Amino acid sequence: MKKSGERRRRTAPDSMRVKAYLHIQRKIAAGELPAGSALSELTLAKDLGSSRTPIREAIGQLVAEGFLEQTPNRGAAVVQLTRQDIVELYELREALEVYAVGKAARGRFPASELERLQGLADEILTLQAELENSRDGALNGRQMHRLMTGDLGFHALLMRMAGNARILKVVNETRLLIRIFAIRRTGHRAAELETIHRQHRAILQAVADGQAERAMELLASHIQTSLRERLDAFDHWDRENSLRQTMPEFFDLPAIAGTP
Amino acid sequence: MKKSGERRRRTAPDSMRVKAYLHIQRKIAAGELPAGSALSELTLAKDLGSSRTPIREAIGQLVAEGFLEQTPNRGAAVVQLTRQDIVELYELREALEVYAVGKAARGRFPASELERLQGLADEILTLQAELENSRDGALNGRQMHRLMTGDLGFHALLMRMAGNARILKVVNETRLLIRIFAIRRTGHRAAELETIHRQHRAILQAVADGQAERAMELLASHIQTSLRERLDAFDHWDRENSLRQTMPEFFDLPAIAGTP
DNA sequence: TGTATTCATGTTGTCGACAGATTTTCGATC
DNA sequence: GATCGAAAATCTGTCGACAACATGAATACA
Repeated sequence: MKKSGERRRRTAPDSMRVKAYLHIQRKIAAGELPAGSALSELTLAKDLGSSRTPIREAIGQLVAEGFLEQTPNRGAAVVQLTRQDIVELYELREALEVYAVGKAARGRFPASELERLQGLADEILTLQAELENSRDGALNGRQMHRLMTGDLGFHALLMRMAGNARILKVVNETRLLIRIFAIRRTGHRAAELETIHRQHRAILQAVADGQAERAMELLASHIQTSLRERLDAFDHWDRENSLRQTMPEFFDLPAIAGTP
Repeated sequence: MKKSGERRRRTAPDSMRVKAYLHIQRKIAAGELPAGSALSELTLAKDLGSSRTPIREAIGQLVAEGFLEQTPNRGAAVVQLTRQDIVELYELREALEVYAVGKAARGRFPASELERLQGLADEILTLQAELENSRDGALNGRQMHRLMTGDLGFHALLMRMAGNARILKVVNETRLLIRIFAIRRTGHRAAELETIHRQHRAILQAVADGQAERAMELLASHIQTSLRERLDAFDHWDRENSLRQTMPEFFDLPAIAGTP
């Protein structure tokens, strides 16, 4: 029996390419690489203590998955979603998730699955309670993360119950793109959380009862609600931002009276 | 004014990576690289007169798009779709195309679009007539290609009318995967062509009349029909093939009587 | 002063080379 | 003759290097 390597491949020792992939993805998710910014292969390589080769391969993968855009001879940059992109991503989600929930509702599965769904839905209820009891009306970082996990987990489990790995994969990638790049939703109000929880519970009930049509309608309007909120946030940010670009003096300088 | 390079980038001179990508894709589509076969980076590199680097990048892209599978330290191989894969791919198509045709039917577009749709649908009718007049009941290569183009074009145009580039992209990739890897449908009978044409015409009519619900139902059952045919072909091929694997002497040797 | 040109700098695309892992070959052993 | 094991051959993952290209600075010119 060997001394080292007693455990057989508990963790495959992460090739350099995988490390690079995760490194870049994390930087994007953390906002260190803002949308539209160009990435330098050399910098990333030095950053990770590797050569450019694995960085290039990781970039290639991220391009294929839609996180980066590449122009020949000019390198890769973090994608910047337009309003149209957001609409298209939500439509893609709607088409796939609605189909999947219909299939799930027509299927059979152990009660434990439904209990897990309920647990994920109720996590949001817990957050709502915490939000109402806190002094400032905003979620802190940890709570925000729990919200993401709960919401994403609910939908992901629903997708898994439809038993189609490919649909699951596309939906996951789509949700990830939206989450990372669509304007960061900041102020989640208690009322919004309550709405989310209520909708999740209704969908769950319909699935449990095998009411496929109803589950599909509910999920469709749930997603459309989410799209509307996202677009509102985008429009606010967009209006403010284009103002900032055309007349920055209104923002970075102390207010001055008097314009012709 | 420079002598060379008068025309500004009429054709971007195809980087080595792009050449490699097309090269491999063509080999797969042509059947030179059958499903399950492993590909050698070095061979492909020598084949194209390049180094391994651009080959590797092309392979990475094809893996991301689902044409190849990769195992660490063991290289890439052409994917081999299972029965389950085919079902999942068709479900993905159904979810997206049905959604898209609903959206298209609710939209407005110039009459020219509808005429193009009709042209594509009628191309299949023409093929049916040719098939009925020919002696052997099969389409030749050229006709097969026209069938593919007509069918694929019809669906692609329908998708484009929904105005969602992302859905269009996913559907196209999905259809391509099915077309290349699912068992090659061979004998298209005249009756099948007639069915396809009839279904296409009905869908077209519903879209033209703005009957979204009806268009969605028609397209859904059209796709399900196609799935059933594809699965039948798969099962035939599969049964025969697994027999060939377990007892090859039944196939490659002249028939011999007498088994214990 | 404004515009065109040249040059300096940094980047990408591609190459050949090498170390580690994997598969194959080929004996050696039972 | 079959099985096991070690060496050979092959392949992947990664590296450093270099040319073609692109961008911006410095310079010449009107």
